[in-house]
Parts: sequence; C-alpha cells; structure tokens
Amino acid sequence: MGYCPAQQRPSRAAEQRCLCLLQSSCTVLKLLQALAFLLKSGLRSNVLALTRFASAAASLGPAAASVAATLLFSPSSSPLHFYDTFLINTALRSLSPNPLHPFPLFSLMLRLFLSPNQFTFPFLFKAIAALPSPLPATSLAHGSALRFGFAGDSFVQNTLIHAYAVTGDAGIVMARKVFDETLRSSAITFSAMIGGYVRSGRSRDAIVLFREMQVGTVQPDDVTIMTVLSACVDLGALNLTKWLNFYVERGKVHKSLCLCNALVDALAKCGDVDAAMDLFDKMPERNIISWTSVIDGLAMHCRGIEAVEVFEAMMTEGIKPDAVTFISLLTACSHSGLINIGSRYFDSMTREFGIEPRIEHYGCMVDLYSRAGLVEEAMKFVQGMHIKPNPVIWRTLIASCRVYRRLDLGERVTKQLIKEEPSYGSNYVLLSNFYALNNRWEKKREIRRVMDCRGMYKVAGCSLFELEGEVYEFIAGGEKYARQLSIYVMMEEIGQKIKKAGFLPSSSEMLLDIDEEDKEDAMHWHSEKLATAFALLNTTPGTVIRIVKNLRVCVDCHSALKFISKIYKRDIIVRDRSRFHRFKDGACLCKDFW
DNA sequence: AGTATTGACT
Repeated sequence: MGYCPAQQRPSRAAEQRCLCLLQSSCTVLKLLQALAFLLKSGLRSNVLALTRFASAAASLGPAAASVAATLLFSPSSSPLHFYDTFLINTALRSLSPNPLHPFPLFSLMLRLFLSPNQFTFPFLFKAIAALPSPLPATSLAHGSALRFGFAGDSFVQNTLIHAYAVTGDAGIVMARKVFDETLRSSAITFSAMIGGYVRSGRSRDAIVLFREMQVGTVQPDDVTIMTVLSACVDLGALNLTKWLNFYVERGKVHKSLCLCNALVDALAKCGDVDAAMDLFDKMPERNIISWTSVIDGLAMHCRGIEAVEVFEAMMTEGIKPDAVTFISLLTACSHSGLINIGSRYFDSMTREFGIEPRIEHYGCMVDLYSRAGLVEEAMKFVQGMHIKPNPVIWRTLIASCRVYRRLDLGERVTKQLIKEEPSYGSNYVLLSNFYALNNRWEKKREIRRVMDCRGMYKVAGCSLFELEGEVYEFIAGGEKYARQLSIYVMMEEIGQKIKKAGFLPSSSEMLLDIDEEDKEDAMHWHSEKLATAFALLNTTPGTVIRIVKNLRVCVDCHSALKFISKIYKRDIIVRDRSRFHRFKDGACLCKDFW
C-alpha cells in the first residue's frame, strides 16, 4: 500500500457504519451522521461511499441533493482525483426530479477527462426534463450525445424524446423527429412520445399515435395504457377508456396496481363512476391512491355521502388517509353541501391524523362555506387561516359573492386580488362581472380596454364531444362547426323550442363573458350549446349525450340544458372544470348547487 | 447505475 496519512485511512468499521447508514437512509438525520463519518474517517476518498451518499441525498429532496452536490463537487473541497464516471452518473441521477441543473456536473465530468458512458445521457436528459424551461439544455445535450456516439442508443433516445416533449410546442416537433428516427422503437418509445403529447396539451395527437401503434407491430404495455388513459381523462373520452378497461380485462397487459388506479380514475373522470367502483371492488390489491381516486370520483359526481362512506370503509380496513385523501374528501363535502361533516373532518385532520392542513385544504373549506352561501363564515375562515391565502382562495370567495349577490364585498376583494396578481387576465373579467351586475357599463368597458391594452385575454370556452371514436371540439362564439348550416338551423330550433317551453334567457351572466356587441347571439354560441346541437343532430334518439367543458357551465346554459333534456328526451352529462352535471327530465343532479 | 407511469383547492 502506498502512502496514506493515518487519519485519512478509512477504518473498516467506519466504512461499514457509513454504508449502512446510507443504505437505509431515508431520513435527513442519517444522512448527516453519514456525512460526519465521511469527513472524519477519510471516507471521502472512497468512491463507493461517495456514490451512496449522492444517491441517498437524492431521495431526500432538492435541499439534500444540493448539499450533496456542494459537498462532493465543489472543486475547493473535494478530492477530484477520486472521481469516476460512475460517481458522476450517480450524482446526475440524483438530481431529477428536482429542478437542479445538471450541466455543472456534466462539464466537470468532461473537465476531468472522464468519458460519458451509456448511462450518462439518460440520467442527463432526465435531469434536464425536470428543469423549468428545458429546451435549450436539451438541444445542447442532444448535440453532446451525438458527438459521443450515444444518440443511437435506445435508452438515450427514449429519455431524449421525453426531455424534448416536455418543452412545449417547439420541443414536441423535435421529440417527434427523434421518435421517427428511432429504428427499433419499443413500447417505451411510444409511451415517451404519447406521454409527451399529453403533457403538452395535445391529447388528441396522443390518441392518434396510439391508433398508429395499434396497427403496427409494437404491443402496448401497461405504462402505454396509462399514458393513453391520461389523454382520455383530458378529453373525457369515455368510449376509449371503456375499451382500454376491456383490453386490460382480457389480460393483454400486466394488470399493475398503478394501471388499475389509472383506470379507476379515468372511468370516474370520463363519467362512469359506477364502472370505476366496480373495478375498485374487484382489485386484488389497493393502496391509498386507489381509495383517494374513488373518493374523488364520487365527489365529482355529487355523491358526497357515498364518498364519506368509502372514506370510513377505508379507515375500517386500517388504511391511513394522507393529505390528498383529505382534499378529495373535503371536496366531496363541499360539492354536496355537507357543511357539518366537512368541518368535522377538517378538525379531525390535525387532531386524529396529525396532518397539518395545507393551502388546498383551506381552499376546500372556503369553498364549503362559499358554495353554501355562508359568505360571512367563509370570510371569517379566511381571516383566521394560519397561511397566507392564495389567489385560488380569493377567487372562490369572489365566485360566492357573485352568486349570492354580495356585490360590494366581491368588488372590494377582486380589486385587492388584482393588486396581488395583476397579470392574470381572469381577475379582470371577475371585476368586470361586478360592474355589469351593478349596471356600470362604462366601468366594464374600461376594464376591457385595460385588458386589450396589456395584451391580456380570457380563456375561451371550449367543449368536447366524442363521436365514433373521434373527439370534436367546439369553441365559444363560432369556429368551424358552427358555420355548418345544419348546426346553425339546429341552434335556432333549440332556441325557439326552449323559449316556448318557458326558458327565460338571463343574460346577466352571459354578457359578462362576451362583449356587448355579441349579446343577442351570445345565447346560442356558448360552446356547450354548440356541442349539444351537434350531438342531437348526430346521435340516435335516446342516446345519452356526454360533453366535456374546460370552464364552468354558466347559469344560462345550465338552465337551457335542463329544458333541452326535457324537450328532446335526452340525458345530457356535462363535465365541468371541476365536476359533473347530469340533466334529465328538466332537472340536474346537482340540484342547481354548483 | 439506466429509459416511459396512477390520486390534488376555483
């Protein structure tokens, strides 16, 4: 053995102790103890210990990972000559899913003349994909992978597709290019690309690619099905979801717990919560996500009592609820008007379960009071919160002020919100709503001008309708389908029939959305009405009509849809941004409470 | 030592 100062020679026991700590290191405390060992006993020259340390730090979140990075990779404090590719790879791996930039590590590797190997680039791309705007880094690293001759490796390509695909419009083109160049594509390659489409809000492209996959030679696996299911949730594509459920049922893919959870969630979110519960009942194994998905599914369908029952059944089985479970449970209570039950569960969170309420839980409680018209209680609750209220909380309260006509309070809170969050266009729309309700049209026009001036816009209403495997999209105020004569004629017919049946257009909410010039026509042009007209034209009598909307249904459309359901003898199910409406015989299952 | 992945306040 060569020269080695005594205090730096690692003792066998110290090494064992350190490795042992790091092996099961899921606490910050153990990590710190291991760190002490590393520094005291000369283990910093032990690559294995360093690697374990980086890996353990990774599982402890961004803070720990950056401590590890600082300790191990700052040139002044580290024994650089002990580094190898394996160690830096591990450190790279430890970065994601934290948004820590991997380039300092990667360039250190190159500076030390260590060669990247086939593991380096997958880790590198994965870390890049977790960054806030990863496109420039992805193309730089892509160039590097090409230079080092790893661009043809399938692991590299799969992570590269993923990294490009999460960067939005420009990246998705590059992702597709890499995808098309991938010669021996596997189910994983398809999953990466399909998942990329879904993350970029292109769920329709995701489904198109899945269809291409089905006529090809590559068999989808459970993960592929899961990514397609998230596209289904996005589009509310119930038929495809049911088909995928059947596909899994026939044993075509591995029926993993994850996949079953995704199916339960998708079935509920696409409108068939009973199918979701059937599947849930049949699952051989369930975890907290399975239970939460069912509770959340019931919440969306306004079945609050059942959601509470499922929650109680879960506790009877000895499963401990987590923070997300409580969000779903409290949502269920607020959407079903279960004020006392909701308040009790909220109190029990800290007392019985030791879960500190987060802003989302407070949000549920504000919603619970707000929906029920208890504006004062809601306001008091907000003032007594231990966390600073966020814009979501304020908007919940504002919606309540609008519905229950607390115009002065609403206006005041909205102005405060705009001060806090001046660049969010919808806040100005909220304010203009209060001006309109007060008939202060000049003020309302002023808001409009301010918005135009600052280049702000409101989100356009958009409805989706699935017909024969195709998802049709309808946008408020016109667009391609509206120009079809048949739809136009149908809209006229619907308008006249429901008026004759007693429908009173209450434009008070309508004109908030659309400029005055469009007022007269506005009735006819909300996207859910266009979709309904299209559906009535293209489906056989008696068929249930299912529509998915990106915003909340307005009072006027809600009322119109009730009349349509009665006159045309159709059940119409509309998925809101947050819940389901089911119109049947002139009534809605939400009992006008939403 | 790797690639794609399930539940969440308006």
